[in-house]
Amino acid sequence: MNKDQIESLIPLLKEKNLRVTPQRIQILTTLIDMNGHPTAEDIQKRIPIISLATIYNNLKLFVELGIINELPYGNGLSRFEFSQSNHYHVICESCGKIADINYPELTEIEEMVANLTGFSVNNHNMEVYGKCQECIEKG
Amino acid sequence: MNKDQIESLIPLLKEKNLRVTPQRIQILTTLIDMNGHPTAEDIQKRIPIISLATIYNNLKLFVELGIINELPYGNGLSRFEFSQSNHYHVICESCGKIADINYPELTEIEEMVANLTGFSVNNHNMEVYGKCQECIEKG
DNA sequence: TTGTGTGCAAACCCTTTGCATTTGA
DNA sequence: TCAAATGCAAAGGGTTTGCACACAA
Repeated sequence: MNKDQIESLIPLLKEKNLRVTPQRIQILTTLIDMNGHPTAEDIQKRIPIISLATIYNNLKLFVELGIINELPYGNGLSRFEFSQSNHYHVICESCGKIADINYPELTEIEEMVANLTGFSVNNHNMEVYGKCQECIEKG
Repeated sequence: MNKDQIESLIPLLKEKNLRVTPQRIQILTTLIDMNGHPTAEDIQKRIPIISLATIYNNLKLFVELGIINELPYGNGLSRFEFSQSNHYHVICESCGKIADINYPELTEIEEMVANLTGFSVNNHNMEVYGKCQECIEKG
């Protein structure tokens, strides 16, 4: 996801009678700039002019629109990332940092689970837990 | 995990100078009776004589002791299960219910991630998301 | 013009904590 | 006996909401 692609999201908003406000553009731009998995607070530190409430409201909106994903792992606060082709996550148990893993997608498990449990299956995630290099060095 | 096995946990508590209180026994027994992935509130509904604070404090203690696992998925409230051999979870996006999946463990991913990211890896989880049969029927 | 979005402060909800009282060993 | 556990009520911390005002279309 790069800055030019924000423009491709604008029609999506207009389609649903949602307004293209400076705040929405800045939140999306900041998400791109941070290039990772920031929390709502991380985002607000970059754009303190925008209220936390507006950041939360819009992150929630973008999740509903499918533009971004919410990652609820780690000590009760969510992190956000742009929706993208499937990938998994490594999570640092020490600082909560998340990194992406490129790993062939395990598609077969979804069908198996549907057959086995009677759930209608939509998707799946995998998280690997450990300690990141920075935290290892800090002890 | 069955009721007899609670007795095997008692030495573990005594070893650490922790007391075997009626509350602790009841919380563990209730976890067994519920045979699933209850929330702290679910447990308290079964044993309302015990305060929520005590339930939370002890669940936290049992997690630290490695007796149970905390599952932080789903709308900001944790569910708990006895620690057991590796398995994955299916989660209902509608009601939050969790069920177990028996699936061969994906051990090779841990080493791959360690090599690729420099994390020291401890373990991994997988969750499959969908809608449970009950919620499908409810529409 | 007008109804959606923003931002403040307050409310919410799950979880943790301080502290007086109870209790296991 | 006495340190550890309980339970109440209050505090915490992330997130959501009510409402008056601002502003995109």
